Amino acid sequence: MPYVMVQIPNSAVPPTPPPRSVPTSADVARLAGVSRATVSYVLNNTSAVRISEPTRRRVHEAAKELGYVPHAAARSLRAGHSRMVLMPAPSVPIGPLYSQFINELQWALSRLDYTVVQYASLGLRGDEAARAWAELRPAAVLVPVGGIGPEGVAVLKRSGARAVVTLGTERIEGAHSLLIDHAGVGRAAGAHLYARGRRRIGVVVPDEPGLRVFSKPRLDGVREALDGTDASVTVLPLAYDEESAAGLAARWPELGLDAVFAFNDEYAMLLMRALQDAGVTVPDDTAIIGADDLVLGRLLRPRLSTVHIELPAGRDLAELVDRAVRNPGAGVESHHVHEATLVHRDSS
Amino acid sequence: MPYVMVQIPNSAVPPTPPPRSVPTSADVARLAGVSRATVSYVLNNTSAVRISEPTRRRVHEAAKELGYVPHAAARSLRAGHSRMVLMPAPSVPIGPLYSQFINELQWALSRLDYTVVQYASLGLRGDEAARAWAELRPAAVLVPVGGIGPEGVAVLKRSGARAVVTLGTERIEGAHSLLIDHAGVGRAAGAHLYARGRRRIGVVVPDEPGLRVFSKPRLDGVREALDGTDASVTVLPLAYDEESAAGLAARWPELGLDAVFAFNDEYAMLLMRALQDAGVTVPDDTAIIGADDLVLGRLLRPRLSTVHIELPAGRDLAELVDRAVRNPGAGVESHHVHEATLVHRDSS
DNA sequence: GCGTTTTGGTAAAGCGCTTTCCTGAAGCGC
DNA sequence: GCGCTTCAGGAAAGCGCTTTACCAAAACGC
Repeated sequence: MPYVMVQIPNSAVPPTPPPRSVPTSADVARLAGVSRATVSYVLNNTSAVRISEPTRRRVHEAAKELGYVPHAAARSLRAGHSRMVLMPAPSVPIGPLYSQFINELQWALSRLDYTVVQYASLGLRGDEAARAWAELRPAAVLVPVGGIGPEGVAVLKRSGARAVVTLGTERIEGAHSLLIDHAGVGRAAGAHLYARGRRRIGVVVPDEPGLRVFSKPRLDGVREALDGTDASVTVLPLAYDEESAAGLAARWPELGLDAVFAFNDEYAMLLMRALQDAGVTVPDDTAIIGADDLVLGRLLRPRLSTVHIELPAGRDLAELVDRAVRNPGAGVESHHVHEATLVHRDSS
Repeated sequence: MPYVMVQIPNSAVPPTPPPRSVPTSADVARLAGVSRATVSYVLNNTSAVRISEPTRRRVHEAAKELGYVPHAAARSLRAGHSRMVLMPAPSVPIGPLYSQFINELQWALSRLDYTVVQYASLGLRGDEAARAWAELRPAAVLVPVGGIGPEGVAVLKRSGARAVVTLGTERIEGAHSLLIDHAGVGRAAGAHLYARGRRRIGVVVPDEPGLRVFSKPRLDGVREALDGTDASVTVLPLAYDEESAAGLAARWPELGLDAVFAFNDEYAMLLMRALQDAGVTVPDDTAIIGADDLVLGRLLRPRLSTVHIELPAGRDLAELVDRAVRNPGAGVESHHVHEATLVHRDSS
């Protein structure tokens, strides 16, 4: 670890700040000269009970003076439920599109008074991960694609989760599902390339195993679109680095492809550069199309054709979660995100 | 929200799966015919107490049959502390470099048996955010740059956090700090451009307020590097979209700059494209340098010069956290990440 | 046979909080 | 002055778990 360590001398920072223990509501009650019940009423301003103004003030002052902070675990233990929405964090960075979606969602959920917590359980398999999440007794769990199966959903439900929502390509038994049509992305790309007269079509598939949940359905979509036509599909595994791209570009003549769908715009950029460096002209020799409609696609020359994906608005998903939490008895909902739209620019 | 809703008929999925309540350790005890204490001993395999093999088996079987999942809140309430490390999630996506760092760190911490939780408290100011975090009673809090001040640290400590670690540009009183030398990034860039004979130097500063914590010190670093020389520094605010970049490029002649440091590689790419489209040649008319050393910089033509930043290894930081949690009385440590290194390519 | 250890458990307290049920005092109509 | 209601707040239970303190039976030394 390339850092310089600086140990602050103990004289500067007292090594043991007076180890007074964490103040509890009982401490606040004592200082304010009231009961713990009153403290709870005041700090939560419970409407069912009336507390006089002077008492309220005394409680607030005492709480501030002690620096009182309620204990979330104790509270939700007592309450029997939490307002926590758990989001298993994806182990692979999925890109700006997804990050922004997550952010918007978090905002919307916090408006509805939920606490959104991201919790990665790296390396746990199947319902082991679900069990780990269940220990936190979340009100709802929002699982990105591929993170859970029907048994996992059952584990969560049994441990009190009022809603499990999956974002992915397939419906999971027992969970609300938001179906993102990744196959549609591939279909749009495949159909477009075919319509442009291309017949020998390559599909770049990232080596990154964490991305397979996206790349597989996108590839399948291309196959679907070209099924029954005279076009061929060639799978092209690719790591996200220059060497790998250069290697692929070197093999290009023997592959004999006239078009390629590159999984997303970043891989498209990587491949396009390698092809251009190898003397392949885009789009004349080979057409290229990406996906996700990132800013960088418009910065390339030729401008990159891409498939634009409309993710659901965070607010709508937040409302779905809220609805499901309020009424867990109702049937499971399943929503299809509308199909991808093609953005034709200059690379295809 | 552009989706098609599909309500699964209630006959397919039973609307109310037998609303048996969440099984507790008491249920497991009852089924196994032992006491709750024994259940706890067995499931935690406490070494201090010996339980016979047949009893162990009965407990495990009962737990499995009931689908028992322990209740983390109850556990940590009783224990008086948690193994939770809280990481306030940045509200702005910070890019692949940082994501990867986070991931590595999470992995390393989970190896040490900590539960890493990311918790965004959007829109809370100053120690309000710290108070919200404190409610979760984490063992440690890992705050990215700018997210906390000394009062916030005090709140967390008072509520039982055994360690607060900040990742940022400045030391925060009472917290362990990992000092990332963003000013050094600016210094490296500024010094490089100066050494290349450039004198009228622009610095792109993202409009995004969430990025200010990075952009400000990087800008200051450039100023430092050029202080006392005959070079000038011009601040160039820029939003991350094409129009904004085109607008800036249009004003280029009147700005009269011969070099620009573009905050990071993505902004550099955006600006370089706009300049080239406006007829400015790189690096002859204007040199460009980015930062973060992303893959895309090598894909541009000319290849993008950049500043490479070595983030600390997740494992080392995890060990720092662990050390701090084990021994909270010890003095506060402060580490400097080694200075940034310049990667000279073709754009400068 | 008697005292002592060891083995394999159990009973119960208590972590910090909310909420249900009470109660004492004051106010009110007559 | 008497019964009633309202007001302001208290006592205590209990959420699910771990751990301390304790205990009965078996094994053992002599």
